[in-house]
Amino acid sequence: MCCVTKPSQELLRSISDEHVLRSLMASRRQTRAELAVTTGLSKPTVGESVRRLVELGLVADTGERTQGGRGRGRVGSFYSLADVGVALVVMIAPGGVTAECVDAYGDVVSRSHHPIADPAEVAGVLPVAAVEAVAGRQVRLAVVSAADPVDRHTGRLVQLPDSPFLVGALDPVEVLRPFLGGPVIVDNDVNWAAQAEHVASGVADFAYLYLGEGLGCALVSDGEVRRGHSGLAGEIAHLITIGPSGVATPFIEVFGELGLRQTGSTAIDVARLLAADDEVLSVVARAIGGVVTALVTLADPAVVVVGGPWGPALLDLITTGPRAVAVAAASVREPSLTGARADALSRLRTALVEASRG
Amino acid sequence: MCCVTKPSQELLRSISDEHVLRSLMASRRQTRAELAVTTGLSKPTVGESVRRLVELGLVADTGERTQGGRGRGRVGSFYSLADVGVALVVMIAPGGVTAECVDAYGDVVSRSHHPIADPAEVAGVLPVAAVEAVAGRQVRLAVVSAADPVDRHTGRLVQLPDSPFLVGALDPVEVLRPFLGGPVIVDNDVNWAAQAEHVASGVADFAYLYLGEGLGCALVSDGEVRRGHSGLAGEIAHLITIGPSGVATPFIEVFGELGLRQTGSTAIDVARLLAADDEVLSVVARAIGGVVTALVTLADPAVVVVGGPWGPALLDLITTGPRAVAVAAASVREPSLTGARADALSRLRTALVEASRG
DNA sequence: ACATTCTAGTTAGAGGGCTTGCCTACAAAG
DNA sequence: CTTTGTAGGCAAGCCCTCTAACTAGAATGT
Repeated sequence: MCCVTKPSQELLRSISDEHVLRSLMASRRQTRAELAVTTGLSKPTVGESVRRLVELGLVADTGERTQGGRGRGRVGSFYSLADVGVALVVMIAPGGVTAECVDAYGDVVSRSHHPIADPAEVAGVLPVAAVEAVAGRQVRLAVVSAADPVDRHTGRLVQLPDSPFLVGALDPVEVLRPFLGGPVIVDNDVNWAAQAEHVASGVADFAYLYLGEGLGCALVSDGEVRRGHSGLAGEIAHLITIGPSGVATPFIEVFGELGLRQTGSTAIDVARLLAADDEVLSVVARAIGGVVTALVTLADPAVVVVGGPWGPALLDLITTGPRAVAVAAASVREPSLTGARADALSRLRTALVEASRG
Repeated sequence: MCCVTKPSQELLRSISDEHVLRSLMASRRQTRAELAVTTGLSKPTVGESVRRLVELGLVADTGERTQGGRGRGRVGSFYSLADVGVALVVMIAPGGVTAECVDAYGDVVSRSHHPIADPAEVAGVLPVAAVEAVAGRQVRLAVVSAADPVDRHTGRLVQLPDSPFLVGALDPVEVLRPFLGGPVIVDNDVNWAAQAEHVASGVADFAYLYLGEGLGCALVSDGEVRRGHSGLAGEIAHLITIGPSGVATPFIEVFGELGLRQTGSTAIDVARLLAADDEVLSVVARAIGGVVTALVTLADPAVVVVGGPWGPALLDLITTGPRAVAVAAASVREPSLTGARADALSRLRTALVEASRG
C-alpha cells in the first residue's frame, strides 16, 4: 500500500535526496564518494543530489578537505547538513521545567532547567526555559512531555476527576508557538517513558505501569504508543481493582482508604507509602495485581514494565493474574525526556526530508 | 518514511502497474482510454502497463468491444483481471463451519455451510467445507475466523484457563494448507467483528465488547485491530470487576455466582440470562460496567460497541465509569464473516499487486 | 452515398533520472 | 620522478513518462 503517489521522475529524485539526507544524518561529514557507497547510489546521482540539496540550503560544503590520514588520492570535499534547524524538547514536571534543543544528528545542543516549587509557576517558567534553550536557533518543531493527561486533539492539559493534577491547566501549544515555525506535539510523560522503553528494548507489545504521585499507564501495541481517542488511554486512576477489604474499588481510592494520599490533594504520598509495613504493602500489591490483570487481559503485553518513584520497589509483590506475564523494572534513565527526545529527533529528520521535497 | 527502496525506473513501472491493477479491481471491464482517465496516467503509459500485465497473466482482454450505446468513435477493447485466483474465507463457529471464496472484486463467488452439533466435528467438517467452496479454484490465501482465542504466531486455537472453549483444539493453518498456495491468517471472531465495525463506521479508536456464550473484547486503536503480543488481547474472562456482593471478582465468575453458566461447561447460559429478573440483570450490568470502566480507562475508546447474542439487550443498563463514553449496539450483520472477508479482500489485492512486481 | 464527428489506440519525440565506464586532478608512497 | 590510488566529472546509453500528432473505425447527418 506504500507509495500511492503518481509515478514520476521527480519521485525518483526525491527518493535519492532522501537517501543522501538520511545518510548525512547518520554520519555527518561525508564526501560525495562516501555518500555514493553508503547510499548505494551511483556517483553521478549522488553528485546531482548534493548539488540540489546545497542549492536548497539543506546541505553545505564544510570547507574541510580530506587527506587527513586516509592515504593517497585526490582531495575530496566534505559535506554535511547545513544550519538546518533544531527540535525543541520540553519536559514539564511538578519539580521543574527542562528545555533542550536537539539537532538532526540527535545531539543535544543546548539545555535549560528551571526548578519550581509550585505548579502555578509553570506558565511563567516555561517561556523562560524555552527562550534560553532556543537561543536564537531556528526551531522546526517542539515535543512536550507533561505530567498530566493531554488532550490528543488540542494538546492541552486536562484534569480528570479525582486524579492528581500535577502540572495544572496549561496550553503548551499556545505558549510555545512564538518560539517556532512548526507543529507542537504534546503528550503525557508516561507515554514518552514507554516510548523510550520501546526504543531501548525493541519490544513491540508491552504495557508500562507508572507508580508515583500519580498513577499512569501506557500501552505499546505493534510498535507504537497507543493514545486512544482523546489521548487519555492509560489513565488508570479509576480502574476497578481489589480494595483493602476485598471489595471492588477504584484504584486511586485504595490509597485513600489506606491513608496514603497527601493531605488536601489527590496525589499519593510516596514517602509514607515506601515506609509502610508489609501488611499495607501487600494490600497495595494486590490492588496493583488487579490493575495488571486488566492490562494483561485487555492488551496482552509481552512484558509489564514498572516505573515511577515507588513502582520498582514493589516489583516482587506484583502478580499478573491467571496468565503468567513477565514483570520488569523500567530501565531507561530520564525516561520521559529520552522518549520525547527520540520522537523529536525522528520528527525533525522527517521534516527535513519533507523540506527537500519542496 | 514511505518507500525506503532504491530509486529506479523499475520502481516507477511497478507503481504504474499498481495503479492500473487497483483501478481494474475497483471497476472491472475498462478500456485503456478509461484506465488512463481513472488512474491519471497518460494513454501510452497505460498501454504499456496493460501490455505487461497481460503478458504476466494478471489482466486479460475480455473479448467484449465497446460501442454499447456510447456513441460514435472507434471500438475499444475491454480489459479486466484475468482468472487470477481467490481468497478463501472460513468461519469456524460452535454452530457450524462456513467457507467462502472471494475474488479480487470483492464478490463472494462460492459459499458452503455445514452445521455441526458438537465441536469435535469441526476437524472433519472443515476440509469438506473448504473443498466445496474452493471447487478447483486457485486460492492465494485464506483468512479464518474462529470463536476461540488464537495464538498470533502459530495460528492455533488455544484454551485459556476457565474460559469456554467453543471450537476446541485445532490448527487451521495445517488443515487448510493443502487447499492453497499462500498464507493462512487466523484470528478470533471478535477481532474480525471489530474489524467489520471499523470498516463500517470509520471510527479509528473504539472497543468492541462481545457478550455471548463466551466473553470477548477487541480493541481498535489508530484504525487497526490490536491483537497484543500473543494475540490474546481482549480475553476478558478474568478481568477483575464488581461481583454480586460488591467483592472484586473475575468477570466470568460473576456468572458462576449467579448460576448463569451452562452445567458442565464454562460457557454462559444465554437463554437463562435473557430470562433473568431485573435484579440479576442489574448485577450483571454492574459487572459489565466494571469491565467497560477498564476498557475506557486503559484504551480511551471513542465509543464502546456492544455485540453478541445478549449484549445489545442490556445496552441501556451499561455504565462507563467516571468518564462518559458513548455505548452503542453493533450494527454489522454477520460481523465476523464480514470482517474476515474484508481483510481477505484487502490481502488478496495486495498479493496481486505483489505478483505484478514479479 | 459520403462527409463529418468523435473516440480508442499508436507512434514519435522530448525531457529527465539512473547507471556504467572512462577520464582528469591530485596527493602520498616508493 | 614514477607509481598508485582516490575524488570527482563527463559522456553515452537505457528506460520511464509525458505531450502532441496521427491512424483506425464506427455512428451520425445531410
